[in-house]
Amino acid sequence: MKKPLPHTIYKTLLKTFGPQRWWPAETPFEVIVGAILTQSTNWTNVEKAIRNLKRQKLLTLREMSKVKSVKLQKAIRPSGYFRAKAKKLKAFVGHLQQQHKEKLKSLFDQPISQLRVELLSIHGIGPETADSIILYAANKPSFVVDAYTKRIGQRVGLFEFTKYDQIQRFFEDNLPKRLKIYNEFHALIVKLGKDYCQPKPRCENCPLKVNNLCSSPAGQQASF
DNA sequence: ACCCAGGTGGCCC
DNA sequence: GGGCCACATGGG
Repeated sequence: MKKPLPHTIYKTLLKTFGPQRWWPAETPFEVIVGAILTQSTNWTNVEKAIRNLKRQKLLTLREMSKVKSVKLQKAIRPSGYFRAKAKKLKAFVGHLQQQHKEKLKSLFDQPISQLRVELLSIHGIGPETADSIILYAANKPSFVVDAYTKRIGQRVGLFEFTKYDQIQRFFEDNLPKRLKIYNEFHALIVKLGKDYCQPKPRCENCPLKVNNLCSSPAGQQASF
């Protein structure tokens, strides 16, 4: 089968599923909190945690900085890893307080590469969380790679490498560097992943299969 | 009773 | 640089 192009896949997904309008949040700060809370966790659990934070008026830089860790832990408990994640949230707001006078604008007003390095220096922020923050909170084009992106890309036959930076480079090199495309594409990949590309594949009605853009599971779906 | 979710950091070799 | 493991809740 011919190797599909990222942009072809993007157009197919957009036509099939329609615009996803990510990130589901009301403010940039809420995007950041959600990005940390959703690490290896179902989004519905994150929604419960976010609701708790809102009800307790903790979903602001100032309040999250002041609140006791144990109280923060209890609020975000439904999102799992609640002690680890409370520490990560504290690390982020602490960094912003000390380095940027609590101003997100100050953090975001710098080149993408510089911003990314700074985010990665904060405890609990790895490459995917950093890129999610850059893309969906700062609104700058940095392609997000998650577990679905890797799995789908490999099953479809787009690439075989596995390292985050390689996969990100692949998409950025093969797509117009546009905020709108990076934003929608990642959201569409998550939608496709949830519906059809779990560890146990459900390829029957997958739009990529229907449109002849995927060769899985023709014998290669064994391991990832 | 499993299996898994929009990862990351800390160890070990 | 790669391979494990802890971190934890809730839904299928």
